[in-house]
This record gives sequence, structure tokens and C-alpha cells, in this order.
Amino acid sequence: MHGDLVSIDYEGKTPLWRQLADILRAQIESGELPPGRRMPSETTLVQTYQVARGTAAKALDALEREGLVERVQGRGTFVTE
Amino acid sequence: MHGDLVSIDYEGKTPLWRQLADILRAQIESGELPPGRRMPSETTLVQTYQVARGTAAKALDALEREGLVERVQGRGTFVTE
DNA sequence: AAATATTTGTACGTATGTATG
DNA sequence: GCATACATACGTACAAATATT
Repeated sequence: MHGDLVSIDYEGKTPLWRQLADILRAQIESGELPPGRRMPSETTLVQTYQVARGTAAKALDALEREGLVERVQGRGTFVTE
Repeated sequence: MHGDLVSIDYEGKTPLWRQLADILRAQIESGELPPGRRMPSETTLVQTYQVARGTAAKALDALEREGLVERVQGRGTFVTE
């Protein structure tokens, strides 16, 4: 599928940043976001998932610590090759 | 020495959270903060070093990722045994 | 070359929730 | 119940690095 939007549960106990990280991780592992591809920008994630920028950044930071993406100031966040 | 306060350079290029992490790391490695000891709370760090709480938290998070401390909600941040 | 736009990085403040003492 | 301490989440502003026009 394309553009399918797994939505976020703003009430549930799972932190928003973790839910978002889970969604993005799934997109990477499914190949929807292939190696080398630039991830949606923080601003885009804010608009798409209705979270604060800090929350989006925290999700991406988590993925970076997992080695799934690389963040580069001024360029973006890229799926690890 | 005791209670010596290495101060922070608010102008310099090094991020405040990193400067603070460096200061605390030095205190751990010098034995001033021995294994098992509770670190100063975020609130204390805010008052001592004149930074925002988020900045103090970021410094402690960095030390946790380095394995130097362990953070426990409701209890505090402890030097790793 | 220069100005503008985009994107991540840092830092602040505030509020509320969760866990522990 | 109350106080303390970390966790999450919001919003705002500006800086730094890169890309585009």
C-alpha cells in the first residue's frame, strides 16, 4: 500500500514519541522507506501525526540510536545504507 | 577538593548539555561521585548551573547512554555500580 | 556571489503524568 | 496525603548547516 497512515493513540499509555518511532521503523523494515531515502522532515511529521516537533525529533533520535537512520543537520534524516 | 564548581560557558560553541555532562562525568571518574551515589537531581542541577531542566535532563540522558549512570523515575539518577 | 528556504541542533519555559519515598 | 524526582509533551525562538533560487 502507499501512503497508509497508521494513526497515533494520544490517550494510550505508550509515549507518543515511541509510537511514532514504531510507525517509522515499520516503514523502514517494510522497504517503504528504503536505504538512502530521506525520511520525512520533522516539520512534515509534525503536520502528519499532529505532535510537537520535539516529539518528532525524539522519535528520530531513538531510531538513530538503533542505527536505523542517520541525522544530518541542514540535510535531513536518512535511512541507513 | 569538595564542592568545587566548574562553571559553564554560556557563550562558547560547546552545547550547554554537553558541558554539563562533561562536568558530571569528571566528578564520577574522579570518585567525587562514587558508584551507587545518587546524582544531584535535575532541579538541583538547574539551580547550580543555571540551565533549563530539559538541558540538565539531556546531560544526564547522555551519561546514561554512556553507561555511567542509571535513571529511575521517582527515585533519582544513580552512578552505575 | 548572494540571498532565501529548508532542516536539524540547542535552549528556554510551562504543564501534567508517573513512580517513589 | 504530601513531597520529591524523573518522564512526557507542548510551544517558542534562535543558531548552524545545507540546499535551492
